[in-house]
Amino acid sequence: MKILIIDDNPAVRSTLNLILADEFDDITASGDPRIIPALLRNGDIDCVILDMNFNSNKLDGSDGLFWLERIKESPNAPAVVVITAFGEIGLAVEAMKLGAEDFVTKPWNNDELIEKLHKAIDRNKKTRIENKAINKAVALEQREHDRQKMTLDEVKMQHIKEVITQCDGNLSAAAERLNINRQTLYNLLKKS
Amino acid sequence: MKILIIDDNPAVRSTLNLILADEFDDITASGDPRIIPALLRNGDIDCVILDMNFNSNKLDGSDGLFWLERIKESPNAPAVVVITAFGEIGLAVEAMKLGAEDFVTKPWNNDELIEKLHKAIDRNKKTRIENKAINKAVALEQREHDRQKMTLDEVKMQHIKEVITQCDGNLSAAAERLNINRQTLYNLLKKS
DNA sequence: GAATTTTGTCTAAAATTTAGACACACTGTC
DNA sequence: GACAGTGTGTCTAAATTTTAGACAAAATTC
Repeated sequence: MKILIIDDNPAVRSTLNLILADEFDDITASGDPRIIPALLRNGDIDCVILDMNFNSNKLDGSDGLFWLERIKESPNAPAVVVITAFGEIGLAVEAMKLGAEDFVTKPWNNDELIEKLHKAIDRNKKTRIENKAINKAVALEQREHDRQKMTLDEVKMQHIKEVITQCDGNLSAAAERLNINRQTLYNLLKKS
Repeated sequence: MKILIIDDNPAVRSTLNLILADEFDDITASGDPRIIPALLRNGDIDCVILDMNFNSNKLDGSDGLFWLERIKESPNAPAVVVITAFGEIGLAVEAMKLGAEDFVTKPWNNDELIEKLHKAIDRNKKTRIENKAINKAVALEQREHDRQKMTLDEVKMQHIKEVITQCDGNLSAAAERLNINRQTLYNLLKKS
């Protein structure tokens, strides 16, 4: 389990590092959110702990929301648990809308935080699976659509090849499954 | 656009009714959440405005979360905008996790509320489409799996029927598309 | 290494597919 | 209403494909 901590407060970073060290395999921490994209591309981060208030001029969390959005752009985005010192309800709702898995206010309870991180990772895993399902749906639909344009012979050959693959190349078995003569299967394979 | 208001405060109900009357076609309001399942089964509600605090003994919103969960059980659930007098951040986050589209605290701004309702309905529409895509993926995968067990003749006939349907029953056109003789198509149809 | 299965090939009969032709029904146009 | 154009249902005879059965060689299974 790899965790990425983004918080501009060094004290928070070291505390989190200490608390989470036993629970997670790999912890990276930084005060600069600009390294997020590079880290996400490289390492397979499971969860990001993202602070909402970086520079003290902007305390409305808009910076944090910006980076949350960047993290969640990818369909394989990691889980994100947002953390903030100023528990504003509108910010929490916006963060959740943008796909954050959970929202924690400082000061936090250590055990609760760990539990929330685990749950966030689980939750995120589910949404990733859903995303995959959606992509698969698109692909299958395309295939279905293509098939409708195919010649009868093309459909026959495609199915034959699939069954042969399924039978590990055993032509006799494939012919039996297809309910055609073995020689017929030979002829068809010769033709194509 | 049909809105369902669930709030135990009659004053809130009538106020909301008044505010939203111009904006939405059909508004139903009730103080009793127990009618929710029946209403959802019957009418095609687009959005539920759900109060979190019904009886004054439980102010933690757990009642509201319970009903939110009931509403969101169905894959075709309406949008839900949660409303509460006690803006507790944990409650907001839980509501969002359970699939609420937005979270509003009393007292609200009328224009903002209306905008949030519209956005919630849009947002919900998208998730419904995603749900449909997931269901379709499951169905198509099943079909793909079934096809692999099919006889060559069965696959042929299934494809033929699909193409005929696609050609609106025009057999000549279907035969041409399938790249087989018209009479062959006749013969195959007679056999099955 | 013996037994079983699969492969590649052949034959001749059975079945299917094909092009072409014909009458008929249906459609929209003039 | 006549007309051209298209789809349907049916027929024939030739071309093609499929089939069962047989056989030896190769591959596999135990």
